[in-house]
Amino acid sequence: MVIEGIRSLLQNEKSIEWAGHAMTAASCLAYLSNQQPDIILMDISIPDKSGIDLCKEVKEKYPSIFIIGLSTFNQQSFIQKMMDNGASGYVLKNATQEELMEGIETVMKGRTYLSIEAAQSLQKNTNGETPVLTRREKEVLGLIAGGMTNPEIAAKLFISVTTVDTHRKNLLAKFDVKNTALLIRLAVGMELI
Amino acid sequence: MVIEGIRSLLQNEKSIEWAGHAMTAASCLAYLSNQQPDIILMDISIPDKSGIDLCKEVKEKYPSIFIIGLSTFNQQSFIQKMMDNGASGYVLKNATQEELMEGIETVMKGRTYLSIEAAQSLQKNTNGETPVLTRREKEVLGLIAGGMTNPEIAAKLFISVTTVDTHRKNLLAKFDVKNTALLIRLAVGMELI
DNA sequence: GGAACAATCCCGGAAAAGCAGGATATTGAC
DNA sequence: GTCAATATCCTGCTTTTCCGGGATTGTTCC
Repeated sequence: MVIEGIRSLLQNEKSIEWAGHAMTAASCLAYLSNQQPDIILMDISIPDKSGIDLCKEVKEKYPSIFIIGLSTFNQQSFIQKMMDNGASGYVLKNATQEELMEGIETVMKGRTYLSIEAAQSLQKNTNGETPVLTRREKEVLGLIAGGMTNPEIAAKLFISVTTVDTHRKNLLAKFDVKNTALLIRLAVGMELI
Repeated sequence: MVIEGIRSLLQNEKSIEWAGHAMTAASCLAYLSNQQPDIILMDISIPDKSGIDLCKEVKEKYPSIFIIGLSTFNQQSFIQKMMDNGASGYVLKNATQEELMEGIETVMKGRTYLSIEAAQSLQKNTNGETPVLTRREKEVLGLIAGGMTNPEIAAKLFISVTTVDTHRKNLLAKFDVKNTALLIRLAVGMELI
């Protein structure tokens, strides 16, 4: 479905020739051993291996192929890893035709392209440095993420509910967020959980 | 402290010889250049690099060393990544002596060991089929993840606070969780956000 | 025409989280 | 020995979330 979506987006573009598609890393590599396209749009979540690894492998074997990462999610670590492994750009799956084309054109010129949202995410997470948490704070954070309430955490750690509340306040302050939902989302994003 | 805890757990076991410990990735690698133990118990959070990366590096240089991941938190992505990078097992820090020994013995036989909770977590996230959400529910979920409260969401979507509350209740029910923290964690895990 | 679902709305109450502003002991670094 | 950081505890208050019931309007599918 996603493949068809992209295909239909690109069908209107005369400058684009659709070389083919692969559903697995293995079939992708098999395809590449016969012919090499200019650009690969590569999903991060592939059945048989991570897109991040496949990206690296393809780049090692065929350095001239440009790779653009594709993902639904706007997550810094993935973007960063794809780029580290040789990707030339990153486009979110909800990108418009214009964005996708802009990405392809930019990358073909040898420059890197990050779709707006992805770039923002990268920016936010680079600026927004990972807060330094104490042992206890990490512990409490983990338990919050596990769905425990303050009274439950207090019971588990043999401390007072008010202490848990204090740790929680400090966590919110350190992450500069105002409720649990954002706290958990950021913490997961920063891979602290 | 954690190191001492493990050490004391293993001191009773005559079949175990404690080779040493390292506090940083660098000192670990330095140690390994002199002598190689059979098994490394490796924490995920190390000061100078992620345990996941260190795991990979050690496995590349010394494929015969078995690595067991150690972590306080019970999260699928870490477990998966450690295993992807060559770990033979995964034990939580709150494991009992029996679990730890079982893990070491299993791994020494060349098989993989996941501590009960870790295995459950992995299981849950594989089995735990992604709930089917309606348009509106996805929208509300996204806004919750953005840190908005019910009144704020209501204002943004031009609906009543009670309606937002209903959607929220349905989200909790569909994900089978009891609070926002777990909701967000699962939703991020299932890559719905 | 029903059945099933989605989306909207309501009440009332209990529990939890969040906010502001404290305080005290311990510990490790300088 | 002092200082900063950490971890612990507290009060009082407001807001939000969570829970248990509802109900009404559409739409869509058979």
